[in-house]
Amino acid sequence: MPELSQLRQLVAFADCGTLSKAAEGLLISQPALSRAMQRLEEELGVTVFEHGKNKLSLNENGLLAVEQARLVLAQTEEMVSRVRAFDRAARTISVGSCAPAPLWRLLPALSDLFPEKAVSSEIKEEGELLQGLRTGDYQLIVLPFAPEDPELADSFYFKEQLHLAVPPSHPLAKRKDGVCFSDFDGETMLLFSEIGFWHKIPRAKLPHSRFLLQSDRFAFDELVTASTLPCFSTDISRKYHMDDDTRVHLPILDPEATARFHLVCRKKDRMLLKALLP
Amino acid sequence: MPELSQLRQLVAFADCGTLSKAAEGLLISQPALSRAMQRLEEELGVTVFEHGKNKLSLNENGLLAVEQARLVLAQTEEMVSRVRAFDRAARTISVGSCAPAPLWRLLPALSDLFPEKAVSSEIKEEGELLQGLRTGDYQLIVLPFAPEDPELADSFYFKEQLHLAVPPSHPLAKRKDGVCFSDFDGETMLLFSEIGFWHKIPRAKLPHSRFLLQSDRFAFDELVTASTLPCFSTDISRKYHMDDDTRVHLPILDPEATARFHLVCRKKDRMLLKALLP
DNA sequence: CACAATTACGAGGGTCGTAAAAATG
DNA sequence: CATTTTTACGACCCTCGTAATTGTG
Repeated sequence: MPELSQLRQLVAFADCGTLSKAAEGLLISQPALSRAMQRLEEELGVTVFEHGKNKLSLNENGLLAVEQARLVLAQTEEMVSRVRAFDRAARTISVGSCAPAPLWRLLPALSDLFPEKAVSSEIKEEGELLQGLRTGDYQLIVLPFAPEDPELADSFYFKEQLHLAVPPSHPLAKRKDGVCFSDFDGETMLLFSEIGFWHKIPRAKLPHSRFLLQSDRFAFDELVTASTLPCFSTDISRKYHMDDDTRVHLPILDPEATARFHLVCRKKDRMLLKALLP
Repeated sequence: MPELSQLRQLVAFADCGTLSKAAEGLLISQPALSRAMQRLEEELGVTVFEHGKNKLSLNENGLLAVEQARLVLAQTEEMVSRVRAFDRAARTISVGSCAPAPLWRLLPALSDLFPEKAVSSEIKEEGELLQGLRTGDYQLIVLPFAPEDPELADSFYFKEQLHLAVPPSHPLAKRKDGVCFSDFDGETMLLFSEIGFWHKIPRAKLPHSRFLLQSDRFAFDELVTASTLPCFSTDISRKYHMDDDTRVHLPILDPEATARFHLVCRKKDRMLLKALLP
């Protein structure tokens, strides 16, 4: 019975056209490959090669054999991938979130609860999160609302309040009790890009503003301290990031500026929620 | 990368439940199998076994791996089968016939024309023959009629005339110019079973007769000489078999008693017909 | 003459089997 | 105490690489 190494060699020969080239690619000597192919032919019990005087080629059987060998090899690769993926999935817990803030609290909590497991997280759109939860790509997701699906369990996690951060010199800086989007629509702002679902706010509520996008957290912080342009912050971000006291942080009063995050998982995993709630 | 031998061993272990039993079935020593499985686990990069103190078993990864390995092994077997079948098909010419008589002339002719090829033949129903010709199971078939299909080429081969063979003492023995089915419907007859499409005749034309079936040619010939029961013969069968002169052979006059055999092949093989015609 | 394939031959490595150990019911 | 798994160890087989041969374009 042929071995996979022989099938790989056969395919390599088919791809290279010559034993020498194939042997080179396979990191074995060319006589070794020559003999391996002779053994393969013998084990198949069928002539696979056309022995030209100075040229080895595949006959019709050989062409079929190569085609079939490719299938076998592909399936073998897939087997290995599947097993490895299955193993990885068993020892990692995958989280998806609509925004970064929940992860700041969630990831440490999960690592605490499951010290033997790895935690992987992504930030995605709500639709993709629900999709991924159903297909098993995620064990846990964070949404800005409670889903209706009876297959899913959810519980309220915490809320996050969007603030406007301006230098003390800014005209709005004295509005301690809060501002509305309409108060600063039209201003040019600094905007960090990795903010998940919050990215909907500027387009929807500040149609007249322009935004300087920055995806690198360090660079963004530099820009904030170096410039006087207004930017966003939240109550949560100021707990988990350095609280830059060079700026005044004004709560935004519109309802869209408050996010209520929900932890969501499949019903069968609902004990997860209990373990995570404070 | 795992080798097929390792996958076979893994599956054997899964089937046997213990290394010892599996090793016995695989005709290798049990330590050898133990180490082979350790290597497999290492190559997969994933734990596959549960190491009990005195008991080795598969974990969840292992169960998946076994399942996948079975697929790979099955596909490999299929690959080998396919290649071998392809090779055999390339060096044999398969003939299907509706009756034995055409094969008596056809098979020697084919062996003559293609000395390097093996000839395999079957007797089947007309429908199966046409089906097999289309699917490539046959290169050539013999039908008792000319098919309509424009994809097929055909030519008339020869005709065969059914006779009634009776002892000289039989009442019909003097009817030298022939008999009809109706003349002997109701008589008990000897009947050889391997006669292809001729088997339709008795049911259709001799509904009141009873038949003693015999599938062994030698035994049938013995019965014919030993008994006085009427039986069938044909002009062709008497050329290719011993012509038993203890009986009188009366041509049967009904149109159904004459078969006109046609050689049929796919259009692309039509030179076959030319080569075969006398 | 460079290049390709096959054969010859000696060396090395990997796998095997035997034997021993450890552990269990 | 039989059974099972694992480790140790020495031997052998198998495959490999080098080198030589043959044959081409």
